[in-house]
Amino acid sequence: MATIYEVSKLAGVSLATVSRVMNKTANVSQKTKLKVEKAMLDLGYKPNSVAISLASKRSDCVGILVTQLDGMFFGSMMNGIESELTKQRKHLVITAGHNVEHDERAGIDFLKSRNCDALIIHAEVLSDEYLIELSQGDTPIYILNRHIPEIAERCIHLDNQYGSYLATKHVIKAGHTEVLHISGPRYRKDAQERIIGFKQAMYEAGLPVNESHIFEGDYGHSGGAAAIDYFMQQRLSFTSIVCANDHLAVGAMARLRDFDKIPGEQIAIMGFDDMPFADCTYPKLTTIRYPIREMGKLAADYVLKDVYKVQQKIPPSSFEPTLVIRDSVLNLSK
Amino acid sequence: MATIYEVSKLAGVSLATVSRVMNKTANVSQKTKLKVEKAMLDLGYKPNSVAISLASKRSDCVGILVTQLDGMFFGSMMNGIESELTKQRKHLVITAGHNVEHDERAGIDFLKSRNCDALIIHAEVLSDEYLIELSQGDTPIYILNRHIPEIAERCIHLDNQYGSYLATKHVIKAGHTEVLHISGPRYRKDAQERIIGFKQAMYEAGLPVNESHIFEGDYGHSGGAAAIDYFMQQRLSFTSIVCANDHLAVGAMARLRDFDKIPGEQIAIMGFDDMPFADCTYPKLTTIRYPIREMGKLAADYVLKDVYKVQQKIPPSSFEPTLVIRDSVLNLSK
DNA sequence: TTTATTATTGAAAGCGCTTTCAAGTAAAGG
DNA sequence: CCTTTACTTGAAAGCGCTTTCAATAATAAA
Repeated sequence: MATIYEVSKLAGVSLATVSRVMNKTANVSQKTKLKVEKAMLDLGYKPNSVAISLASKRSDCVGILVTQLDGMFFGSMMNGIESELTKQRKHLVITAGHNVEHDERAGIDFLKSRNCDALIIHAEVLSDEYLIELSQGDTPIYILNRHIPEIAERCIHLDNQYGSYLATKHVIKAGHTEVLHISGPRYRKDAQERIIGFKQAMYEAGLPVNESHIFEGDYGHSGGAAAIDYFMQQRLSFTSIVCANDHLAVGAMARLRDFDKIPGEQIAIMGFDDMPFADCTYPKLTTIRYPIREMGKLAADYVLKDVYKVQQKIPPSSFEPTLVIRDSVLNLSK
Repeated sequence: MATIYEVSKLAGVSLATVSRVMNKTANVSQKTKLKVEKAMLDLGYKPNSVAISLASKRSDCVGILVTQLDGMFFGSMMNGIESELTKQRKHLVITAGHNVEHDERAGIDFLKSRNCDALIIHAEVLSDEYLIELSQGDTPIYILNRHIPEIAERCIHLDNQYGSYLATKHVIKAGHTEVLHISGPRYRKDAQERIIGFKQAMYEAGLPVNESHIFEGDYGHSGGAAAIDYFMQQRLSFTSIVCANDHLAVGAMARLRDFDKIPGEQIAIMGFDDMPFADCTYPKLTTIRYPIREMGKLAADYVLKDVYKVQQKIPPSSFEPTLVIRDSVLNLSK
């Protein structure tokens, strides 16, 4: 790999000059500029971004911490971030936290040690305190899907509790009184919030909530299936299930059929997130739209504006969960 | 951020010694080792991996090029890679190629310029020639989901054509004679191969293949829906559809119902990939298992073994597409 | 005790680039 | 034609770490 040194030699100019034409950071005469550009071309020169990063203390990279690399939710989120950053030739380096404190910490340390210019963080288990402290460091951070009052201006989130409340209310309005909940892992904040929203709507309607009517799933298909197994084994009587995400809903619907219960007809199913597949299920999933892709985009826009000083027209976006009515919640009264 | 220099000062030793205790690269007396470790702790020292990378010419990072960051396929792939690399404290930096030559090239350039120790590449549009040349550079590359004879030892792939052949054959065996195909974007190699496999099985069974019986989709749900719209508009008579991936299949199934055609009963649907949701659809999707996660893992294992010299027990893995029979392809003869 | 080994250290030269700082040049003003 | 001002350049000092190389200290062998 050719270095800037060889370029400068071939072009007959100093390192500094080569650097200048690369970065357009100062005036260079047309003549020398052409010489340098020719030399770069002849050598097939590609700047070494590690060296750039070390010398300049920026990396044109923003670090992303997600829980895992697969799954629709994180896929959409990463996609949203990437789509914005790429436009401005910024890159992302991604680490996974796996719901494990050590990994989340290590991930952040790694990203910082790679000189990331900013961090976009989806942390599950890191404490508020840690994140608050982190926000005071010299790497700007933006937090997705979580609300920390002390650093609210760095948080892009959505009211999970209200979303879940909306979801549950919709089911109740449709005439259901025996409604169960499949939650996400309880150590996750969003899962907790969604449980609260569920309970809130139930209480408000004067409906009983028994802890055994809430099953703790894993936010995956298998969690939905496991929930149904559990509910059936408990011989619970129910006509509807509010699920904490669409994956759970899909898993539950499939398992329900194994018990000859037809989702959408005998059992109402409510999802959450409105993942891309939600309108392709059968029955089509009634759910709560969680615009995670847009939220990712917004985070990226903030970075672009705050860190890279790229003029961004940031829409006055406040994210609200909204109900998306499809076919999986039948109206009992009809 | 504390630097190694401050550590050395506080500990009263030289830079070299600090470096030695960090890397265990040479003997250091117990006494000085403790001094250094204490100094590091006191300062909250975190090594700067950019500097390490520049000085040592390795980064403990492997670069990944995928088409996009969302979608189950790439999610599974990245997850497979990550799960292996993380075990050995190696990191990944991911770029997206977006099916665009420029982006794929730029992605690879970026990864190389970041001193990635190896590259795992899922390239759509880059030419074989380019990849062959790339493989001769000093960054080892591994290629996923593609077979290039000249550098076969670097390719981890699976016989798409045979998979599609299997799929189509299964449908035919079930008694279907009017079978359509929804393909992926034709510029994609895997889509082409799957088309060929489809035709091969059809010819072999003496069944006619009309080009208008093949719809070029986008590998997404919407492609499946668009295909159905097209087929219906063409007033084609058909009892089965072989889809080039599961997303297309799901999209097609949903759209089919809009036309009051029941997938799995009136119309047989065959998927491809066996994505995690395939057993949660209704009807459950009969498909071809494409073990992309395992293939990602294998690529990571190769990197670990070849580049990082970590003893890996690499299973004698040859990846074969296999038929997964579920409920979406009814047997006409019964 | 002396010499031969071996284990511990530090000095210093990079890695490939950025970025002052100052010097050299050309253009402009009087 | 001589200053003054504005451009263009190059030299050199880092950025934070690794890695030779040589020197010193500790230990073993003779």
